[in-house]
Amino acid sequence: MSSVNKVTLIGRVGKDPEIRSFQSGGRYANFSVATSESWKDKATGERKEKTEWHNVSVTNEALVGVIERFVKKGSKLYLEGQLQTRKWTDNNGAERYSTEVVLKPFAGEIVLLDSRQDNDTASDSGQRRRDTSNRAQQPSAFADDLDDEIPFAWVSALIVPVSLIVSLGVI
Amino acid sequence: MSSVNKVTLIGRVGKDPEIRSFQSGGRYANFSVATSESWKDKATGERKEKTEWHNVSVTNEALVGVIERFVKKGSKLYLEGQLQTRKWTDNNGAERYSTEVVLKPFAGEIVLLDSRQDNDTASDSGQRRRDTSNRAQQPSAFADDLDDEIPFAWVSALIVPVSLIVSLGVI
Amino acid sequence: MSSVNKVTLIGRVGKDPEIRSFQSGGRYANFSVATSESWKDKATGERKEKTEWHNVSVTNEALVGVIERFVKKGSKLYLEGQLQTRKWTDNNGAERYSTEVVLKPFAGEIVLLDSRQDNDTASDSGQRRRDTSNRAQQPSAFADDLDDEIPFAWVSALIVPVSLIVSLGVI
Amino acid sequence: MSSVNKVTLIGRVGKDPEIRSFQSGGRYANFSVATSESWKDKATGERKEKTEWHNVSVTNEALVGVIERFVKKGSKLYLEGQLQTRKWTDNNGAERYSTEVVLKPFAGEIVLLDSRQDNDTASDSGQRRRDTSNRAQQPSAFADDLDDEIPFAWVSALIVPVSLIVSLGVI
DNA sequence: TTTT
DNA sequence: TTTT
Repeated sequence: MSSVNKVTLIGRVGKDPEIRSFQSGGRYANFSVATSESWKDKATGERKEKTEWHNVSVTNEALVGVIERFVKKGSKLYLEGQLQTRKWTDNNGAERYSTEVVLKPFAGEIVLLDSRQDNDTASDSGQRRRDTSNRAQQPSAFADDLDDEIPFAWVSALIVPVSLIVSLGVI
Repeated sequence: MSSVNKVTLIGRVGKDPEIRSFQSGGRYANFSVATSESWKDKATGERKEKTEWHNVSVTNEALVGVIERFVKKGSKLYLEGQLQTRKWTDNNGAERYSTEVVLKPFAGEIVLLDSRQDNDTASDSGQRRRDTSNRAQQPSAFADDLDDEIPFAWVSALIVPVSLIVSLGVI
Repeated sequence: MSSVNKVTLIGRVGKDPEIRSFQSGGRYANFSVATSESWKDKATGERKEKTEWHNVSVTNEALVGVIERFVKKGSKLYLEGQLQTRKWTDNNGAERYSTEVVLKPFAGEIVLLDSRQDNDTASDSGQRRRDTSNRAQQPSAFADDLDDEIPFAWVSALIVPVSLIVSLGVI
Repeated sequence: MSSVNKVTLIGRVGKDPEIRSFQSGGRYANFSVATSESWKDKATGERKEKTEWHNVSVTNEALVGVIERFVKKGSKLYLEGQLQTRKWTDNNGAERYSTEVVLKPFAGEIVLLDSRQDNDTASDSGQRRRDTSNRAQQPSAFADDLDDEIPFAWVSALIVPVSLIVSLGVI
């Protein structure tokens, strides 16, 4: 079926991402992203705010690498993924559902919205920074590394089937 | 916090929408939308398909009107809403979470993607049509109605219900 | 710079796409897509409509293949691309600018929104169909072909650098 | 026609916005937004960058207010608008086309992505700030003002200016 | 629960 | 130049 399933978020990461490995070898990252809205209560006149937490699951290996190096508690992100609801069974044997925003292999996008100085250990200090200082690599240097890692087959083919999978797979 | 929380779907509606009234007077519509992906299994070579179901909840009154008149089982839609997770307590007193795509008052968008003839009773027949033939009003006529319903305060203030224009104007 | 440049359109194709080859070997497709809005004029009460034409340029080779086979005059599409303004010099030596929606290698998405029967020669006839009957291949069959064409390096790597290019390239 | 025409940008504003009044009374804001991509040249190995400039035109009065107070040269923005190509005649009588991203009344969205301290005169100084210090109001205070300005007819009708909530509520 |  |  020709369909589109897309989630776009801008928000902040609630905790340092958890990065783990599948037994099969690949890695994934899980973290949650907060978005919030505020409005002025008509009755009382006070400003209210409601925060929504989104569970994000990344199996796109390249994006796991980005997350590992640059994303930490408090990071502001733009991300695109897709909605996926997993079914599981709780301890009482009851069926449960959990909805996540997933960034699968060959799909999804992450853009870091923190200013460069936020990512620079030299201009920051404190608990949060100390916990994650090993993640302070410069993104553009990392981008160089990544370009180097693109397999030659890619370069020579100059074709990426991604959008095919995404757009033809759903026809 | 400056954030974005947006879901974009193109898919088909699984059952006729349920439209109900709040005690406070407003109405809401609930329905589910299927999106699917297909791919060719690398090992077996067979084509596989996975369908994802999205629960959609609409409290935007204008869009409830659109849904009431034009959306039925099988309708193909483009919609924009936001992610919202509700917490509730099941019969065993356990906390449960349910994630929905919500189209709140004055937010969200629905575009009908069925061709006109799909909406035209004259060119169709059969069970599905019979069940829902009372929803066969022409969208553009309905758009006229809606424009008429815009409160005068709006008109005089050069204000136009955006989501109406955006979502009905294009029917 | 971390940035996002994205255009999302749903509309109809004005003419059969032009597909040509670069001297360097790759191909590209050009076509235009109409979107329109309608509204009811407050003064006269008459319904008005305005159509916007978007020039689309596709160099994503895989999507050129999709366009070649399935897109023709009148096709309804969902597409994602990016905005790009080209500078050129007219016959009088004056600088001109032309803005296009481009779907570049490794980026962009197209989803066909016409119903299957619209794509099926067996259920259609007439001038339009006759002109383009050579494009009547079934999309899902084509998807099989495409999956076959994915280079093995991809499969074995299970990694797609695309989103990296898109999201890291702009850091 | 059922269509979608949407542009989503994250980028930086090139110059202080120009805000002017229509003879009819409304105001509009014009500014340009830069997005850029970088990539590593395959042949030379050097990192390259290309910047794309987007002309943005805002006639959504609420968003003009946001722009007036918070957007200046260098501001980082998320924005949603639609593509519009205007036809005009140059001095030689030749037809010209200019494509803009427009945020029309009751449509479009702007989210400010600069960190609060960037917007806070107390924590900043220097030329840029001095030039625009009259724009240093706190966004959340402004949101309060805006809520106050909502006409009563709106409030009584349970109507809320969506784009305000969406784009200001989240500041 | 949709559709192809 | 599409479509309704």
